[in-house]
Amino acid sequence: MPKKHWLVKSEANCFPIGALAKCKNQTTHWDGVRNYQARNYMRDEMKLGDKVIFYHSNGEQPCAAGICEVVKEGYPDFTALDPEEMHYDPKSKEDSPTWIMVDIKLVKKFKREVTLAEIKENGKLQKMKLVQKANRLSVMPVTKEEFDEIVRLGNLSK
DNA sequence: GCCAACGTTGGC
DNA sequence: GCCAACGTTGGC
Repeated sequence: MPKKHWLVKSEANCFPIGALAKCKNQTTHWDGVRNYQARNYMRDEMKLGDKVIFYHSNGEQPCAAGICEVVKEGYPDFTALDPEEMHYDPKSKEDSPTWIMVDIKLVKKFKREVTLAEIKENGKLQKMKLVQKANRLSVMPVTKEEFDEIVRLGNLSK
């Protein structure tokens, strides 16, 4: 089974890549996804060792910020079960959880951020869901070619 | 802060 | 099952 490649979004002012870097083992559970399509990707397709682009949305500068790796495959998102949690979902039940998350570990922060503008200008990256209009998916697949191209841009010197 | 696009909800 | 209303996302 060849490895797949992904892009996950995090709000820059909520959980930037620097916050992940400070987590224990630089690993976190990717909770709070409340979109079925994104859920399905995490539940069915994200596998151990898959590489993930960490993308900052909603910030001053939307950009790809680094690379992560899946270190735990889909399991119930417990934050959906806890009424104290912001992402509590009363429809999700303990014995049949609606929402699923994975754990990701930081692999590498890019030397430089790869901005959305830069991605839009890059001929190799035009087919990414990210640059298609009004894409709101917070977890999406990317091709190996797209992944490699973003990594290449991210590792250029400033 | 604005607004377009999209997903979800709920009345019928 | 349709569809209007509403809430959310996310770029600008």
